[in-house]
Amino acid sequence: MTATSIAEVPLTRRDIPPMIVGNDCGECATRRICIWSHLDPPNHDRLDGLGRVTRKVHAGEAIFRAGDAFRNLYVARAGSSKTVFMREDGRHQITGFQLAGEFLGLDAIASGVHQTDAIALENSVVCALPYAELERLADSLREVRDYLNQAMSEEITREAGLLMLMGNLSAEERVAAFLVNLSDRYAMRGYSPLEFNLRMNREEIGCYLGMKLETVSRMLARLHERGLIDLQARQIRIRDLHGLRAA
Amino acid sequence: MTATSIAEVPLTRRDIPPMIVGNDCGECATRRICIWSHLDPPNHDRLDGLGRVTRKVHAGEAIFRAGDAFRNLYVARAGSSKTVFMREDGRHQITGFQLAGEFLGLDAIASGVHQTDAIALENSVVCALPYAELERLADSLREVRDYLNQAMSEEITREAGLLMLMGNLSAEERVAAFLVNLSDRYAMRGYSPLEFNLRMNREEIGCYLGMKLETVSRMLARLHERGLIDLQARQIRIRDLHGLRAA
DNA sequence: CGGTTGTTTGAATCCGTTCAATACCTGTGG
DNA sequence: CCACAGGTATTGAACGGATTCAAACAACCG
Repeated sequence: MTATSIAEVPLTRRDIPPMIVGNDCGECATRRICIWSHLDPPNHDRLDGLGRVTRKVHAGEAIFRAGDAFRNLYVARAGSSKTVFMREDGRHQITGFQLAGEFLGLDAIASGVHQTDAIALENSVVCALPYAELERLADSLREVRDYLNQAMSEEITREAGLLMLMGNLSAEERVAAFLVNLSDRYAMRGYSPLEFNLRMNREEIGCYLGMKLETVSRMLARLHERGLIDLQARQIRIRDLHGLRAA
Repeated sequence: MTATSIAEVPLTRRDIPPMIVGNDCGECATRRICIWSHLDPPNHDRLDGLGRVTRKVHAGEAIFRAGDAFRNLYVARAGSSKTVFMREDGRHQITGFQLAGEFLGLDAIASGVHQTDAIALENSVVCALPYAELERLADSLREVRDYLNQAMSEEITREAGLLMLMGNLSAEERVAAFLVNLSDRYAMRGYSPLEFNLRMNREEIGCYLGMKLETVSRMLARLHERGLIDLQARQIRIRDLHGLRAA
């Protein structure tokens, strides 16, 4: 079977059945990258036993909103989402895009209140892990503790990298770095690192990278002129990953 | 006694005695904001019992460097430091300035290797907490777990705020936000929120805020012209904190 | 289809950078 | 105590990269 992938075949509205298939982690498509795989098999049921709920979210819908009480950590199961940080004056910043297996809501642990909106970019499925119960599980399972600590620490490093990008790179370099990052993450999930569909529009990319949508468009065009990528609309084909990495 | 403060009176080389006074947390100037205060008194000795080491660092010296094996989490005790994220090509980004009571090195937990350089801005004292032992303490003390989780989660939110700033605010707004942030943090430590010394030079501020040192200088001048601040060199006096907050 | 949303491209403008010159502190030694 | 040196800060003028405004075009959905 060819790599028909979640990345390439977006869920459409009718693809999400009313009853989510397999609430069992052993059957989840993300099990290889999810916390599940970091537990010894004997402990797998304990995660399943958690009051875990699978939720489907349609494109544009919120998984949670800034100001919501923090009850669950979420793990993306299928689809993708964005995390948006808001200001009273309406200006906003996308702080990340999440793919399958990645956490949502880690920033809410400190205050007990979500600091960001998490919005599905396409029809998606998320796994809601009740934090109170997860903590109780962490009390007795060091692996769970370690996994959570790692996830948070990684998030800190990820954002530091983004700051670097915002503070130092030109618009063209940022867009290149963005594509390389997506490529790496798709590769890690077994999808093609050279050909994929962007799940977000130009404005969202711009909001993430700190530039205007027109600039994103121009920089993509420039990368194309330089022979590094092909693109039509949201379909990206990387012609020279090495060159793209080099900025 | 007037508020003679660490913030206002920088340590000079000879102010740091060869033997650090009071390795005991109960006497540390930062105990009100340090992890120490989050433990029940009966557990205070357990933190003291940790193989904790106090280290003095002179201005410009590194507390740790990117690439160093991660052994300790550090808490600033006196003085201040910067955290620098490097690229192979030499470009670098300051991701944060740390004041007394704040953690250093949280980003290293995930990989076991420090991702940043931490450099003292002035002669400083840090508390090195061996992470392995801290984890063991966390195994048995939920408060320690919670405190660490909180610290990491806060760091994630802090960086998200910085991303917001970099992606959306003008140079003038960023400098204003920077001053307000320092003001708030000094206030939290019992120092004057309206008058303080910058511990970093213009270039470091610029590196942190994603702009050039000349721009920092110009924006400070502009804030002065607008009657929001007075400044001579690194001495800042906030004339209108409200106005400054409004951008 | 038609309407809506998203994308590309162009020209003028603006903010921040760059380059360069001057002024300023701080500590050191005469 | 003053003068001097080195790093640090300010200020100006020219430049350039990204934004803004505007218009045309493409893709998508019901």
